[in-house]
Amino acid sequence: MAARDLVRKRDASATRAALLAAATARFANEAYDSVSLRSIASDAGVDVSLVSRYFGSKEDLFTAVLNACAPPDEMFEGDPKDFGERIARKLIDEPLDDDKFSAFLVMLQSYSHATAGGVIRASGEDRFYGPFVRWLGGKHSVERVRTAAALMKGVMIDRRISDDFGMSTQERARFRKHLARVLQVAVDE
Amino acid sequence: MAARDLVRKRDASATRAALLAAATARFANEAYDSVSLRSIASDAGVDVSLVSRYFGSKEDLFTAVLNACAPPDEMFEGDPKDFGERIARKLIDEPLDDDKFSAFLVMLQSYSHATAGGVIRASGEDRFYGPFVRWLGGKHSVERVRTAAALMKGVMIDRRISDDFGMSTQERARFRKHLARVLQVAVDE
DNA sequence: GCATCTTGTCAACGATCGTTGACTTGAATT
DNA sequence: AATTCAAGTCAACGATCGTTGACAAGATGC
Repeated sequence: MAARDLVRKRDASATRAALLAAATARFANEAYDSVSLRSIASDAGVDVSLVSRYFGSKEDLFTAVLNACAPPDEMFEGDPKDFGERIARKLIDEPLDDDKFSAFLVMLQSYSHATAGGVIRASGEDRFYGPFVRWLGGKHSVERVRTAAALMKGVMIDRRISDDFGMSTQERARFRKHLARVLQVAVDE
Repeated sequence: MAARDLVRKRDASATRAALLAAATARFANEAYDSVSLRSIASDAGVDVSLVSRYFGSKEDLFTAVLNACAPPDEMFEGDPKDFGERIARKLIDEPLDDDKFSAFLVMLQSYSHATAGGVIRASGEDRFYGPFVRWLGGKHSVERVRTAAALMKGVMIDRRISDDFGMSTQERARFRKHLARVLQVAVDE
C-alpha cells in the first residue's frame, strides 16, 4: 500500500520488488491459503496477472518471499551471555511490522500447509537453525538451539494471539525479565 | 474416516458427533481456510450440507470444536515441581493425534485468521490460561504461565515443522531433558 | 515518425469454496 | 399397511481463487 502512493513508471524490477514486499507482508500476517494473489497485487498497485508473470505460481512466489527474507542476523551476533536480555527485548518490545522478523513470521503462519510447509522445512534448516547452531557453539548446541527457538516462536505467536500479550506495562516488564532469564537458561550450556 | 467404517444408521446425535470429531481433527492439523467443510463431511461419511444443518456456519462449527475440546486437564494436575519433566515427556514423546492436545493444536493452526482468531482469543483465556494460572499460583504467576505456555506452543510447532524434531534418539533424549529443565525454570518462582 | 519490445491491464477459464433449498429415504407411530 | 417426520442426499447458487492469453499503452531504437 506504500508502493501504490509513489508514481512508479513502468519499471519491471521495481514492480517485482513491490510485489515481493507486499507478498512478504501478507504471508507474515496470514496463512498461505488466506493470502490471495489479488490482495498482494492490490497492495503493490498492479494487476494480478503480473504476479504470475514475474514469479510463476503462488508456490514460487512463496519460495521467493522466504528466500528474500533476510534472516535475523542480529540475533546471531554479540555475546551469547546477553542472548536472553537481547532477544527478550526484541520479542516483547520491538515493533513486529518491520522486516526483522519476516522470515520468522512467515514460517509460523504457514508451517502446516501441505505446499508451503515443504518450502519452509527446506528453508528453515539452512537459513535459521544452521546459523543459530553455528553461532552458539558448545556442547549439544542443537538441543539448546531448539529449545530457545521454540520459546521464541511461542512468544511471537502469543504476542499476536493476545494483542501484545494483553498485559499491563508492569506485567510486561516482569514478563520480559522472566523471559530473558528463561531464554538464557535455554541457550546456556 | 474412522466413523465411515461402522454402519451408522440415521442417528442424528451420532452423526453430529462424528462431524465434530472430524472437524476437530482437521482444524488441529490445518489452518482455518485450508479446512473445507467438504473434507470434514467426507471424513464423517456424510454429505456437506449436514454440516450447515447441524452447526450453522463454518465459524459456528469452529466455535463448537473449540468449546468441545477438552482442555488438557492433566497438565494442571500433580506437583508443580514435576511440571517440567511431565510436560516435556508429553510434548516430545507422546503421540499428537489423540485428543489431549486438540484445543492446543487448533489454536496454533488458526490464531492469525481474522474470523477464527477472534474465537480463539475469546476461548483461550477461559479454557487455558485461566486454569493454568489458578493451578500454578504464587507470585507473578501470569508471567510465568505465559513463558511456559509459549515454550510449549513453540515445541509443538517445531515438532510438526521438523517431523518429530528431526533428531536422533540420543538427541531427542537430551532435548527432552534440557526442555524439562527450562520448562521448570519457566514455571518456578 | 515508425516499428519493436517491454510493461501493464482486462476478461475469461475451470476449480473450489460455503451455503441453501428441494428432493429421497428410512424409521417410528398410529 | 399407511402416514408422518426426521435424516441424509443431490444439485445448484454466487463468490472467490489461481492461472492464462489476448490486447492496450508506454518506452526505446532506427
